[in-house]
Amino acid sequence: MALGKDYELQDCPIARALELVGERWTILVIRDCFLGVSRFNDFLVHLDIPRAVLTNRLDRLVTEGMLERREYRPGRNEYLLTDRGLSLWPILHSLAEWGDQQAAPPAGRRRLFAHTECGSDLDAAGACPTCGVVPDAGDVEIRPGPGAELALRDDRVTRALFSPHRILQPLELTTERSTRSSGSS
Amino acid sequence: MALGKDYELQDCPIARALELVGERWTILVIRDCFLGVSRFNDFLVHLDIPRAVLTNRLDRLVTEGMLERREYRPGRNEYLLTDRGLSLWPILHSLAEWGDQQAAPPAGRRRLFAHTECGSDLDAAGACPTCGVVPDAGDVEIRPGPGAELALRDDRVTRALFSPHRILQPLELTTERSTRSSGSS
DNA sequence: CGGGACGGTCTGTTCACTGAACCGTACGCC
DNA sequence: GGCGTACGGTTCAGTGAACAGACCGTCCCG
Repeated sequence: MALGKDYELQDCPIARALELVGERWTILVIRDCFLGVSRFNDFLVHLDIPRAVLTNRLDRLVTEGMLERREYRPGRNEYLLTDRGLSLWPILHSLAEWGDQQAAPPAGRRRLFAHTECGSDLDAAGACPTCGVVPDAGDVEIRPGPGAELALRDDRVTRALFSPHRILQPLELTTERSTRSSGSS
Repeated sequence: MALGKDYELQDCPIARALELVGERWTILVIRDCFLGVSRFNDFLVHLDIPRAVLTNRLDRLVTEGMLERREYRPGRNEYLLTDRGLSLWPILHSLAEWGDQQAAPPAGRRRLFAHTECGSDLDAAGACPTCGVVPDAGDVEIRPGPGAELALRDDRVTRALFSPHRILQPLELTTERSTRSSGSS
């Protein structure tokens, strides 16, 4: 549906995958989920995505079983990756790897991924060079890379994402919100 | 451009990758290239893609350096993967792997991939279980899988793709064209 | 020289994305 | 309890891309 009737006729696992995650914005929403974004407004701020499209993508991801919608407070939902959503990690990883390989930012990567248990940076294959295993997404930590200072965005979600934290760990933005009183218009 | 202005602001390798290959149809065009499709009309028949869109995607892939346009006869172009295009293989593989894992056709896979040198079927990681290596795309062979008979499509390109051949090897459709005289409207 | 395949371009219609306004609920504060 | 604001959506007009199908020039084949 999302990608037009033709995809349904492409009897191919790639086409089936694209049916589910090939729509515009979908992959970036999932990427944000892995980074720890979970609330409607945080996606909105971080992605600059039209509200209607975000609503649509979140709904679809929930019905497809990639995300779970959870009311953490009456009327306020958060969206968390399910096991099915987590299984998308290799796809995101291969995309990220290719993107870096083909068009790495001049100042170096803005985010690095490290194995939580031992602290080593992951290699290109997503494996931990020290432990020799490919850690689960839950055991991966995000850290600012050499290019972090040159980040293009400066919203509160982006800032929060640059402080070291585990993948999948919902961002704690409340602390920052209280310190915000100083600056900003 | 292709995916909207916002992607440019997503300082992330995934967004950069999607800028180049995230547009609708693009991945499927590249998939067909890997399978051996190389001519305008063959893409058209196999993908059921609007002509204008195909023209657009091929042009874009050529200018991005993923494909090389070669005139194999005056006025007739063929499109071949460049090294840069070949480097997309891990992305396609992760997509295919996920698609099969999540929604495998009931009768089994329609296409299998085997290592040309030893003949073994590749495992989920794309590695050859016999040789213990991950073969280059050029050393991978396509064969019909158990679900091949239930293929949804029945154009001449689809049929050609089900006869064993190497990946990247341009399809030889001329032979079939001569045998076609029997059936079809 | 005529017919068909091929590789495109052009055109009108439909559909999805976009941006902005609007709305109801829940909390924080007094 | 009343008021303001943040949040999470929905609604709606405007725009651009995708779609289906007609059209067109070139080359090959008989």
